Amino acid sequence: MPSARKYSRKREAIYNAICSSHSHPAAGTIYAQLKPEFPDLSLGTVYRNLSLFVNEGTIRCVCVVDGNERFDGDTSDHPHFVCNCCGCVSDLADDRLLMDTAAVESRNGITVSRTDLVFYGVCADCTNRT
Amino acid sequence: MPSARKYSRKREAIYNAICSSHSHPAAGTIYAQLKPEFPDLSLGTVYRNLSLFVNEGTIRCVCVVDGNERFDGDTSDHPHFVCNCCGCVSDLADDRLLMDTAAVESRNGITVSRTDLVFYGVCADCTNRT
DNA sequence: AATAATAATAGGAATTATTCTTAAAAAGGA
DNA sequence: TCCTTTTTAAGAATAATTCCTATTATTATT
Repeated sequence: MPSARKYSRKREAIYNAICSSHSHPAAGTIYAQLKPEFPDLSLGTVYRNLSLFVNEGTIRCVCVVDGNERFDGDTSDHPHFVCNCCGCVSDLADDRLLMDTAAVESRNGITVSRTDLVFYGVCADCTNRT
Repeated sequence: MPSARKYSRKREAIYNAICSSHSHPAAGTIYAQLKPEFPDLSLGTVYRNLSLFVNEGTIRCVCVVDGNERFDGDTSDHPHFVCNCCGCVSDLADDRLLMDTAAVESRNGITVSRTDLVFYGVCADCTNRT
């Protein structure tokens, strides 16, 4: 936790859960994961801390079409892939997909604070499994 | 309506509402827009027809972070821009942002059926208004 | 035009994700 | 330890969306 606040163990656990995961968990998933260790954890606390982290820029959120927000401890600009088959959300380590944001801004007369590139399709595992 | 079904006037109106709009309306927006003309229109009907169109590939949906799905009558692969200030969702006509999907597939061992590129920031209007 | 079969609809209940409120508990500092 | 501030649980409230069922509209068939 790189922030000025050090505070509660629950907040720390929520942060660690996101950063140690590569599955881009949703709020409910994090809640379910931490509940055994913190039986009095509430879903509200998870949501509150997640939006706190997002506002700080400590984590980022990824919007995928299945209707809920996913969270990512890797705040660098990188594309995501969503498998329509198993529903997994994964990072795409493909440098050729990184945008020249400054050029986009000047070409389109906008200011860009964030880029979301998401591919939908079928992942390698699901393709092989068929 | 390019589909095999021709059916109801409501369905047609929903389709036209999306295609004649450039604002990427949400389901509720379409409902509010058509309600005066069809006083007995129900929100369920709007949702049902929208997902029907999306499944057919007649329209597409765009996922933006304010928590609801937006719809777009332009099914071509093109990026979107969301203004954090006024909340508008607009198309970016910027050819240099189109992906070579086939290359992404082969480099990453995936099958891609759809690409979503969304920029978040401040639009030209909001920048000037300040 | 009448009829039958199919598809679409309204209305509302149910679900799911998320936010908000409030009083109580925990954290850190003096 | 005591005080102030922050965090929390619990659950109510909201919002977006889906699901269910009986009714109605549409098309195909006569």
